[in-house]
Amino acid sequence: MSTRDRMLDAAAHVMRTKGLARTTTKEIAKAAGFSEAALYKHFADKTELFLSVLRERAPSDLAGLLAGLEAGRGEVRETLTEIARAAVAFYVETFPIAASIFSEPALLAAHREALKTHGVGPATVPETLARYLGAERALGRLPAGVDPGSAADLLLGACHYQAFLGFFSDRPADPEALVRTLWDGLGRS
Amino acid sequence: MSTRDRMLDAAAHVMRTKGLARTTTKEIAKAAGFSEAALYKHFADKTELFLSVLRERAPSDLAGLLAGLEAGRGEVRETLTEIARAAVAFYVETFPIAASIFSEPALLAAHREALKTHGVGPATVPETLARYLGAERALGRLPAGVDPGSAADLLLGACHYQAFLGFFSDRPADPEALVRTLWDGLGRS
DNA sequence: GCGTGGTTGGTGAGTGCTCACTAACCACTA
DNA sequence: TAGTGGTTAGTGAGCACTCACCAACCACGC
Repeated sequence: MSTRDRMLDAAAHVMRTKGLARTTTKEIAKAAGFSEAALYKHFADKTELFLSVLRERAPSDLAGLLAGLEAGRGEVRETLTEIARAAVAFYVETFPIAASIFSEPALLAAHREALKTHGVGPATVPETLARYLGAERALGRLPAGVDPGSAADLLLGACHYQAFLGFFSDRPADPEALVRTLWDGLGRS
Repeated sequence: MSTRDRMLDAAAHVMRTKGLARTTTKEIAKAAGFSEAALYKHFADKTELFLSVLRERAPSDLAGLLAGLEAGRGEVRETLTEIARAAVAFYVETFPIAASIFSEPALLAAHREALKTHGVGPATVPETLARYLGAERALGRLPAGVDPGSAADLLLGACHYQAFLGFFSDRPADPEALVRTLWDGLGRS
């Protein structure tokens, strides 16, 4: 593994375990097994290092799962349950880092800019799910009136929310119940 | 307004505009119109100041709106739309501060502890909504099979999610579509 | 085959700056 | 006159980042 890769891994590890505020160049260097000065042979400054971590060390399990969906295969409701389970796990894992970017508006702006030029970002996840739901609707396996975008946001948003709340309270996530409720709807009285 | 109040207002303002990482005692003091040392006449340390802001300056519009809900009044669906609109606005406003707490695990732990002893926290919001939905169900205005907890998480989670995504992309929130989709459900094909 | 000089990637020891926090002091009021 | 609430002018610690230096490798003329 290259020095650069070891530095990225170390930085990602420190960010996850110590929080962004405690992620100093000293800590990263120690975790990577190099001197602080060595960091600057591979990255212009700390911001470039952070942005590289965000770009190159983002877990892509959820995006991969969603990209592999194929309309018409299996039961839609089963698929949604599987997605919800994966989404909760994904958001629990990524939330601390994603959230802590908000403590540094300059970093947030730089990250937004970087995402825009690469054409990816957090919003691609619900878009991929919406595309799948649209395809299932076209096959007649979802009602014609359903809005795929809202449905994707409802499901992923609830998973995101339950992951978020899990950090403040001991409330357990319940992906199965979410899918059941979304499936049945509130308006059947 | 007391000095203490002015300090809390100033701290909340700096936190919102500059981000938690740039919220220094110097900035807060400047914004409040006092010397840095004056802060320490009213707060033991910076953490106590932050926790006081989180406790005493949390916008309570959403919690207030939810607490004022009365089952049986108006149309349930209309009420939910109103809630969704308020929730999006609320989360857009509060998300940056709530999120940036994750960059300081020590602060997060202290906040969790403080919330626990006061018996409130982010989780009380969906709980209040769930209680309202449960009451409507008891009145027969929602189907008997619906799970109020999941429904509350779906709606508020989607609002939270759309607010979150709004910080990364220019995707507009659409509370009305969320309520429509949640109301109709996905399983009516 | 072997000195020579350039490049790459590393080090330890700093630099100046900003941070949270404090000591000493002072004005006002009960 | 004692207490409250403010000030100025610091303090040591920790921060991102830089400096001078060095070891290993590599192409190349002789």
